[in-house]
Amino acid sequence: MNFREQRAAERKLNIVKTAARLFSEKGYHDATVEEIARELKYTKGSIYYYISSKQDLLFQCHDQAMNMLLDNIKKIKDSGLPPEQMLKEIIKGHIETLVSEFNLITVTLVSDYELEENYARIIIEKRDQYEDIIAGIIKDGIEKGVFRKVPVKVLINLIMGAANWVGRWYSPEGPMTMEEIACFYSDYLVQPLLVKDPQPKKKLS
Amino acid sequence: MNFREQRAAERKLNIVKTAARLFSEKGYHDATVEEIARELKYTKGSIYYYISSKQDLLFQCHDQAMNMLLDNIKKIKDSGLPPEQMLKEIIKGHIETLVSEFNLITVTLVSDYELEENYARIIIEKRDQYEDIIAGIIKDGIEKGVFRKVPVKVLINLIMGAANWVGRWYSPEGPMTMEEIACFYSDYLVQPLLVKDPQPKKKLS
DNA sequence: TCAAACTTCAACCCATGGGTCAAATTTTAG
DNA sequence: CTAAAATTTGACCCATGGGTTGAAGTTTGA
Repeated sequence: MNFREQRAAERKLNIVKTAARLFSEKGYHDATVEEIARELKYTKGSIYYYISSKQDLLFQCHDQAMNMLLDNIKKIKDSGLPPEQMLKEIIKGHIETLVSEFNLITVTLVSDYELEENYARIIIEKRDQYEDIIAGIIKDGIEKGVFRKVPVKVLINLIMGAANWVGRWYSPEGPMTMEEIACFYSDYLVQPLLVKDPQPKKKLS
Repeated sequence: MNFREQRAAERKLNIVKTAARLFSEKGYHDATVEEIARELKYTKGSIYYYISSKQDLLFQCHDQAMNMLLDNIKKIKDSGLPPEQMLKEIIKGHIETLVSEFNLITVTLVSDYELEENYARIIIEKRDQYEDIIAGIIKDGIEKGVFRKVPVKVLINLIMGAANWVGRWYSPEGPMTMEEIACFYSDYLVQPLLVKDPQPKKKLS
């Protein structure tokens, strides 16, 4: 990638960032391309030099958001922690990413169904990948006897729902810090999964 | 209300129902008034004889949805059940209403921020009323010593997030029935609130 | 220095869709 | 039966906003 291409890529990144903010503030439809351009001191015409369509911008938001979440979860997956710690870290990380990348992730939650078929397929695949990793960890915990038996998919939906919702109400002015919230959530949501009386490790006969 | 007014009201109800379906399927923006009319064998022009604007339709959806949820929760509040049972019933009722009135409630979740200020105020007030009732029950449980001490508002958000999210993935074709899901959710979400070793009721001295 | 490549711009195009309205049609009540 | 009220219609209006384009301005590298 030469100098010019790099600069163009940088500018596109910037455009996506601004788009994310406006999409998350007003929704995909109510944020206009002209507005996004205006914020960056561009005109609508020149912004199309960097992007191919408004949908493209929306897709970039979704894609970046998913990539961040995936980066985070893969690190945890490879951490070697015990399952219950892993699951807690995932929930914490999810919420912390959600808050620190608020605009980006809010877009994905609020303008979910606005993504056109072709783009959506790519994102859904990444989301499935994310959820599969969680499923693997929970199943592992069940096999190891630290988690009780549960309907894994449903539980993942329960956890994801609770965590994603944070984006709807969180405010930095609230009485709890983001870390406190993330800890409360991860404790609260993992606790009922634990086997109360941890099975003594299977001994022979 | 005379005969004609009654019929007009009935028709409006019908229009709202159809609007809810289309709003929940395609989102507020992508469902057009013309489409809503067409579904009901009206023309766009004549539908405006019954409604004042598209926003009005969206508001009716929100309002009906909230009224159903409020009806449900008020019954539970007055049931005289112990707090942990009440909370479980609320979660179950919330999810069951969500599913049985899928379109109506999905609209409120997916086209939340589309409601204009004036309309939104009314809905937010009802939502606050709903959450206040839950807060009351949780606080009551804490006082009675059956619930541990928790940040009440945050917990309500956690629970509502999990429950509302059901609307994003539930399908009647799934492997669990709606009742099973509702029970799993209510057990899972209330359990970590319970004081493990229930305090023996305070005795004198 | 200068031509080629890159970037910006403003005017324009046009499909979409919410909302209006006057006239036509249907219903109702006396 | 008839006039007034209620209902329906479809043509129309028009603001909005995504996207295009060709020309003008700017940067780059030889």
